[in-house]
Amino acid sequence: MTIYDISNKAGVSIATVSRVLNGSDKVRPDTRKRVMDIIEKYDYTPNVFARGMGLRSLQTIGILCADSSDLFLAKAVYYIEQELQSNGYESLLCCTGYNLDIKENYLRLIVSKKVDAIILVGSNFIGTTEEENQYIKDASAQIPIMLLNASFDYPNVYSIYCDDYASMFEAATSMLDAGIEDILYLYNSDSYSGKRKRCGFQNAMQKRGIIDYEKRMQFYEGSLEHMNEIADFVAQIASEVTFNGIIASEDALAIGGIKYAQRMGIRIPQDLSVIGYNNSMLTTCCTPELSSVDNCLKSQAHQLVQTLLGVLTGELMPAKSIFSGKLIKRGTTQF
Amino acid sequence: MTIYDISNKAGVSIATVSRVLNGSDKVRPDTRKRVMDIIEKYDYTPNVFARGMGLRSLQTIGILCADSSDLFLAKAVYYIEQELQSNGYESLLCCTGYNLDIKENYLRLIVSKKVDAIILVGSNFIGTTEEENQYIKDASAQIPIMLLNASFDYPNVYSIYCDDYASMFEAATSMLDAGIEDILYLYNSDSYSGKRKRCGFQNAMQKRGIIDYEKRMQFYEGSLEHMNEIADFVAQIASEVTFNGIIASEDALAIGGIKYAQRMGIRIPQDLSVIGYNNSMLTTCCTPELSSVDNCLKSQAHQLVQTLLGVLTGELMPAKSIFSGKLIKRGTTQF
DNA sequence: TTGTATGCGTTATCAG
DNA sequence: CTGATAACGCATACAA
Repeated sequence: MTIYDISNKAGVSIATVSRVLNGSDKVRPDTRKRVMDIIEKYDYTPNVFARGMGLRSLQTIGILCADSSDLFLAKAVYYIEQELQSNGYESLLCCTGYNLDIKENYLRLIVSKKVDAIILVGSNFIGTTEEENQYIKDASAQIPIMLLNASFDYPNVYSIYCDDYASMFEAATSMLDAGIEDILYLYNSDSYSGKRKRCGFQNAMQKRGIIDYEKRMQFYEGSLEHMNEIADFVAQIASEVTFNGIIASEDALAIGGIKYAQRMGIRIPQDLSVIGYNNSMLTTCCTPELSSVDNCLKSQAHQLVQTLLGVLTGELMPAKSIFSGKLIKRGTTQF
Repeated sequence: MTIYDISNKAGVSIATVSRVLNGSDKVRPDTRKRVMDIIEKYDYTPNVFARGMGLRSLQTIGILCADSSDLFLAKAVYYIEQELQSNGYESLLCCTGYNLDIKENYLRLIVSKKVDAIILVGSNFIGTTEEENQYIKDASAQIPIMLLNASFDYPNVYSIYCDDYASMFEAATSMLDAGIEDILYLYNSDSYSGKRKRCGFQNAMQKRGIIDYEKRMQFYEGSLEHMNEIADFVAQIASEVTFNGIIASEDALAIGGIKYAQRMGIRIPQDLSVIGYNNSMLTTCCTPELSSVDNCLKSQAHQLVQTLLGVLTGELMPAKSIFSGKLIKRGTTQF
């Protein structure tokens, strides 16, 4: 079934069928109906490739994400996908893993697929050196690049993110205000976002005049799937430094801290306060429930897609959209 | 940059460039090199649409999944995506939600995108009536349909799943063997997979001569994101029936049970045994850790893609691949 | 081994 | 409002 078949059966030219297909208003209503009837009768759908050749677009957005099974990223992909769908776009998803070379390859690959734009989900796509980010610059010469939860200044690159610095600063400050000063900071990423969080924590400590906080900043490099292993990690730290508060860059790390406390019979929140990050489903998974920073992922996804739609229709859109995170207080804190 | 530009610069015809591009062996080595050099110099990539018109394939697989932020589905999508990537295929992902009409529309849509095959992730795509499954039959007339964690008998439909019936039967039986007979069965889905699990539980109870188990089978219809609400639900049940064991069709439901017990000061596993399902990251999230049925998702994904590759190359492949689940024993059980 | 010519199914630009 | 017809970029059967 091609557009020719339809045009024959309807007794019109292919041009008219094409107009009907694309909702042109320059078609007489009865002609339109006649064509539509044939189209529906034969359940005809235009060939995507041929259409792509004409339009040089398939209403498809490429989504790159390091690991779609990561709680945070999966949620982000989900929200984005939903927003795109409801705006008539489809998504081509690639899970790249965390290796830079592989990420570069995928980006190139997906650009060659003639997607209308590319969304990089998560801050791990942004490196620290010019060199590392060259691949993004290259791609942005072809099509718009959207960043979720990351920031990068460059033409045709749009950043949507949560101010992780401020959120973490606020979280740390509120803990300090409650008189808890020996805070263990757990993190597992040196991505853009990871650095910002850490910086927020450090500045909060410095501002309070605390100087020995560095020894309580610990990097965890294992998987976030097995929280017992995280608990082991925290237990080991506890044998070297003391702390009466934990702030983590990921909820899973905070859960590991809670598990450690439970093993040792340490009372939460009386003897140990804990704050996580992302406000994920893990927060309600433990007892007491985890206080956590909500980085309003859903709003970010919405804003991202709105910005993208604007960019694609040629509007002038903000290069950066910054949201404020918010500490959601639950049972692991008493302030 | 088109194939014409390359052919000009290389001083050959487009046919030769095309042959080089597609790895034909009927090209003289020096000609090939000359063309390749030009291609690389200008970083030329063939237009996917034009290529698709000729080849009627884009080496792309459509993946449909109800909700990519669901722990189980996200993991499944991730594994599948990885397997496909490493075999040179790309994935077009659609999150459909759980509404039947919408799922039908997406399936039709993605078929029209000329993907090489479609993977339906999760058992919620299979309904109970002929009517409900008609859309799958229709699609299978066009391209192969792969089912992950579901089963459907029809030509050109391939099912890969875990024997949930047997797994649940085993889980229930091992709890019964430990003398725990008042078992609360929590479930949240009536999908194919959900029914099979329930059936396994019921048969285990019947085989043991227990007759009043129906009143302890409870359907939870809320979100699995908020485990405190699940705990509320369990608390309400507890006010009506007694139980000293919980078996859940999802880890999250089991976690809700654990949370309920912790609120009430009920000891786990001494006074209450708990078994979850999926062996997800949630199992290590609580204290004690959750015993759970592992349905070997990774192996399923691998087998699915292998089967698919076979189908696409015209090999005769098994219509069903059935894995056996396995109870992973952790702290919430003492048998 | 290489080149020519045609088809693929649309969209879009012109005339009418 | 409608209809020819020219792109669009590539693959391939057929010729050379």
